[in-house]
Amino acid sequence: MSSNAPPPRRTYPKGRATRQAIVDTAIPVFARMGYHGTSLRDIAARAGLTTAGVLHHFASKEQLLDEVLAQREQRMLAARGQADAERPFDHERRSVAHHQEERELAALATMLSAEAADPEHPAHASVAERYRADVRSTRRTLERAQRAGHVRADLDLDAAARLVRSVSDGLRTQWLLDPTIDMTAAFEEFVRGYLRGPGRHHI
Amino acid sequence: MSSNAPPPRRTYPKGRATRQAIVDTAIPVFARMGYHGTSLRDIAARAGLTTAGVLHHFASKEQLLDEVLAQREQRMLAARGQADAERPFDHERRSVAHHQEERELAALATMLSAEAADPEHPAHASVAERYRADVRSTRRTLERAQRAGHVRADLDLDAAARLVRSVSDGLRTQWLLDPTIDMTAAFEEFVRGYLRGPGRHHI
DNA sequence: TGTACATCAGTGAACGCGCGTTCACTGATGTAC
DNA sequence: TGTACATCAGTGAACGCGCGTTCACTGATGTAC
Repeated sequence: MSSNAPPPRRTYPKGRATRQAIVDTAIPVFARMGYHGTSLRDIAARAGLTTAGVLHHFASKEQLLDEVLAQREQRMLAARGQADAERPFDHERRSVAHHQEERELAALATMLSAEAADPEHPAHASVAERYRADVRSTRRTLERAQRAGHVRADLDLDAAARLVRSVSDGLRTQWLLDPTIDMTAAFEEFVRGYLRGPGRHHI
Repeated sequence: MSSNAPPPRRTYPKGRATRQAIVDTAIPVFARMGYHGTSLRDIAARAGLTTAGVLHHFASKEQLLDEVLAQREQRMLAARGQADAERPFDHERRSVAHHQEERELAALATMLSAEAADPEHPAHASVAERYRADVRSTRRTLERAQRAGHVRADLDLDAAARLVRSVSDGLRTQWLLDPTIDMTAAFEEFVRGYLRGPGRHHI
């Protein structure tokens, strides 16, 4: 009972580099083909390996997906930084900007959100939980912003937190289908017209 | 040059019923597994046919997808009916309600919107065009509603039309991942807080 | 009212090919002495 | 500074299985006479 964790096997720099290359290669493939439509042979070939070479670094296709999604979230969190009740919209603004800069990560997020609606999907639980956590956190930010008078007083906070996320997801879907549309402008219109409300137009 | 169209082959009632059963069977499969992840053998088995039996009614997997998407759109258009500038939100309200009643069609729409972002996807062109048409039509409705004073005067119509669609798509994604959330309430909050603006609270 | 016949509806087997995963293996790499 | 050795990194072949599509076929169905 003292040490249940499997011993973290030794790795060499070459191995770590290959492992990361596999993840980077897999992102656009999962994004385009979905989990079910993606093949390890395709990823292996793009990364210059055999399928067995990929499976030396990841025990299964599912474990590779886990790592891909973990890294996607990590990069997203790093890019958008901390929420700030004094400037409550900058957080989401950075999120929208990040999606625009990293098209492949944006496509991955959209694809996996769609696929993970299936309860049998390997990422169902983690994606659903990520949404819950995200909406909770946005709600808290909006609540603090509301107390500080930066968003209107009659905002329904539960619905508003869901709407922020809906607008962000929905604009991303439209932009992926037609990259000429202006996500930033549409998001600003939402902030101006819905969140801030009439008056006080400087946050 | 007089008659290029292929002669529409004769069909029997039994054949037409089977053809429709294949479409009905295919909807949830495409919705869960995506186009790439779906197999004709799976659909055939669920419909009580062989793969060759399915291909007697549809020349290819891609042609089956075309019919599935055509029927999805047809049902959606029938359910939400005509837009009316006097009651400009009823149109979208019925759309949200329809998604809630027809979970499989909602999942299909979400999955295909995600997959079709790939320019190589067989439905890329048609899905992108459907979005353009939808946003154009929403914009026209909002414009008429604005002239009639039913939505606020300072609405950015281009952005607003995109936002309506974003909210609808985004709420659907969240609801598919967690069916306990209240899409209708969130949508009403959006109508109340964004589209209508302060004052006049009876449309 | 019956019959010949064109066509539909669907089967069963096969086509070449790709799937995720396992396994025994070979050379490279780093560490301990 | 050199060497033995454990382990990593990755290959090549094979496993059973599923893929979309083609093809020759059989009975059922409706139509024309």
